[in-house]
Amino acid sequence: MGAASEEPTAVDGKRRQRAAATKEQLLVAAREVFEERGYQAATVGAITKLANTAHGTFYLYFKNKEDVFGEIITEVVRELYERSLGPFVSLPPEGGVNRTPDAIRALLTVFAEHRGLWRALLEAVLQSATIEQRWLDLRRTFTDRIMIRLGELEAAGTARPLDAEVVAHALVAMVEWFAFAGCVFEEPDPATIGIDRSTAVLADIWTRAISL
Amino acid sequence: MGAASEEPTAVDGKRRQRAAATKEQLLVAAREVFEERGYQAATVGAITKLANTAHGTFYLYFKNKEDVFGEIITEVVRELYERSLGPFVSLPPEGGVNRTPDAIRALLTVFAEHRGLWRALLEAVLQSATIEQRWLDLRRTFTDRIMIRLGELEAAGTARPLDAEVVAHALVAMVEWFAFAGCVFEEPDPATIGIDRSTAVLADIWTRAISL
Amino acid sequence: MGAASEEPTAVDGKRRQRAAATKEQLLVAAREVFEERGYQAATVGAITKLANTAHGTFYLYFKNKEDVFGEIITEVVRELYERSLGPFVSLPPEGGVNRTPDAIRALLTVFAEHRGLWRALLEAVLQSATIEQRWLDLRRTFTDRIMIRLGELEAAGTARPLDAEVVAHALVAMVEWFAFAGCVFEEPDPATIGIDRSTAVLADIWTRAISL
Amino acid sequence: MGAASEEPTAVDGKRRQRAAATKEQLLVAAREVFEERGYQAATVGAITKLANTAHGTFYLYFKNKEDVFGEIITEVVRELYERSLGPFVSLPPEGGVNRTPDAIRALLTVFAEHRGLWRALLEAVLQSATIEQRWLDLRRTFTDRIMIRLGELEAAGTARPLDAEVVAHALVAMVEWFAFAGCVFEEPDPATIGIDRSTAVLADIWTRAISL
DNA sequence: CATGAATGAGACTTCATTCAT
DNA sequence: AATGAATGAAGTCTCATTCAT
Repeated sequence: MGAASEEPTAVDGKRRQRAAATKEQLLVAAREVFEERGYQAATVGAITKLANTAHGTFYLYFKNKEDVFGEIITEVVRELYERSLGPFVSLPPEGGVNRTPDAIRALLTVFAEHRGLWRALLEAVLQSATIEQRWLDLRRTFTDRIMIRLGELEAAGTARPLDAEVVAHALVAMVEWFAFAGCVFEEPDPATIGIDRSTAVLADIWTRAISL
Repeated sequence: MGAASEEPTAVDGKRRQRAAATKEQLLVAAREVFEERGYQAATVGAITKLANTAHGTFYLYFKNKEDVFGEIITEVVRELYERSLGPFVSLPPEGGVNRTPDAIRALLTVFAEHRGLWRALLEAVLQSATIEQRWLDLRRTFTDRIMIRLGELEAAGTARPLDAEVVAHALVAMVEWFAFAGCVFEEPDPATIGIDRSTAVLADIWTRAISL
Repeated sequence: MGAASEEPTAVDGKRRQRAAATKEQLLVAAREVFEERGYQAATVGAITKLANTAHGTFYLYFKNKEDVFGEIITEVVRELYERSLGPFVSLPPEGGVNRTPDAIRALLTVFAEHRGLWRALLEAVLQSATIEQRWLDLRRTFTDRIMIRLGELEAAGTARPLDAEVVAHALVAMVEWFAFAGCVFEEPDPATIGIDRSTAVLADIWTRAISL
Repeated sequence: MGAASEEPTAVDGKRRQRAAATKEQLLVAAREVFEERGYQAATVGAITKLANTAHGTFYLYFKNKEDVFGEIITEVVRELYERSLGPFVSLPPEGGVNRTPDAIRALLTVFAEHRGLWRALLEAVLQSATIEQRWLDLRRTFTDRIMIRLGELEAAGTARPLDAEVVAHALVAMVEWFAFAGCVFEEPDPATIGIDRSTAVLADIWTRAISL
């Protein structure tokens, strides 16, 4: 109506910043709440309280609990990918050195760094179809990439002929669930086993599974 | 001691039967409800409704939702054990034939027969400390037994020297999560893959993991 | 119909005995439960359990919780009357010795012997109109008798002219609530005060209240 | 620290007012419900219905039934203290005029003004340990103050040597229970007796109990 | 007489979500 | 952009009482 709406720059910039900051606060708080309480026990109230925000503010930035969790988990899985599988698959298949242990160690490390969050993830996946879908999509990044890799290795003569799809799923299942079980159920207790033994065994099985 | 002890037979027997029948109805209904809705979405109301019972009757036989679920899951895990691992570990370690595929196929079969229930189990384990404990105890039956088996095989010279504890957990993780993922997330879709390929791959990896 | 119903003696006698025994068991059990849990928290289930009786049996002898409690309380109040006020009022008013301390000590003693029950009584009176009525009727026995006594004393010239009705209620209120407060709230703590000091003070106030 | 701290005045004031008004509504409604139904029969549902509030709103302001009741009762007991004992004990002990009758009349008046509430209080005290504690604490204000007073009077030579602790409790018991019995059980019926006779008798006994 | 399985009403409490300011 | 008061649905569990054997 007035001239106000025509010059958005100055004020708008500040607003946008403030908004981003608020969202960030909420995100950080949410992460902490999910880590501590898990998915289903986490409440919007707890998040806004920790974020020093009004309850209603939450709904300015997220549709609901599902929604925040989706953002958080996307972020974490991205980290997981970038630190474990990513570096691994970017190498040429013929590489003389076996990088599997590195990838597995990295994965176990990332899991260990966010214990509570993985439990929450498991819960959330089972509680919300939306999150389940999102997670399965992210997860497929891993299995698909590994499937491709297995094909490459096979073609390069480094691996024996395999039922790539099933093998990929089986190996991912092994590593993933071993990691989950460790940080969610402490079974086997990671503190007792130590990352070295775990890495060694998992990488060994992995390698034997595909090698000639 | 009371006046009751005189004619316990006739009436008492009938009563006991009726009571057992009611409990069975509730158990069956509960199982169905858990299969359809999962753990957390299942309500006592839904169970009693399906069982054609008054709401209060439920509490005559179970302390709460946790409690029924505990009974159901114990039963299912027992079945799982008896049909898959049980027959396997009762054979002598030197047996010329590899029984691993049989055990794995049996396990995948039992999982497939109770799809919804496994999802509920996963949920319940994450939601209730009591059930988590119960499940971990039951699960330990498997890992422990396999650990022992690995020792036997090693001693018999059929397997190479292994970090039995970690290997057992890794292999169990692989098979278990492969099975879970199949029936909970249809990832990979069991219908597409087929039990034969799954069995073949899992048994193969398992065997290679331990053989000389 | 047959001849059976015509000779009720032998069998009937046994039945009656057994019935009486059962009722007694329930009564004893009820008393214990009320003492331990109070009125409202006491359940028929707890009573029958303690009485080693079927749940339904309770309803053969009592209409409901109110009903048993009525019987119990009548009994206790009778005891209270017989041991405290009764002996007191049966003496001639001119009696040279002041019997008030004896009556009060007796009353405090009876209260102390049934602690839990008095709390239950208070609860019950507030919870059930029937019991309230019953209790008020029993209680009136006390106040009425004292009112009469005050009249006698006045006539005998032992007491000054008094508003007998109100004085009786005031004195009863004092002793009664002092006793209740002691065993229900431990305020003042009977163990600390001791029955002698309590008796002395109450009897003293009582005596001064009516003496010339 | 959040973004909230900029314009706290205008909107905030209105909101606070509205909130206070809602709480007040609930408090008033609760009081009415407790007066009519007593403590245990009162339900949160009845309170919110009378307050024209959603059920959940109640829990925005009170933790539960116990909690509201605590607030109400604190308020009423404060009133009781300020109108009866307070003015009384603030006078110098030597005061030529006996103020006991005024204090007692005031107390009986306050009791009469909140009949239902006192019944509820009695119930609540017996039903909830928290309220019992709260009430005993408030009540101790009375007995302690009177104990001190008795000491002062004794020192001033206005009262005879006494077992102050027990006497205080006995006199408080008398007045308190007389008042309770009147408004809870109508025994004796206050309408019949009238406040003047009650006051006269209670004050008379009180005075005689302590005077030389 | 005694039994004990079955009933079902009812109160409590939590929280995601909305919306007026 | 932020606030925070208000909403109301939903599920849990207990127990007095009945009634068919």
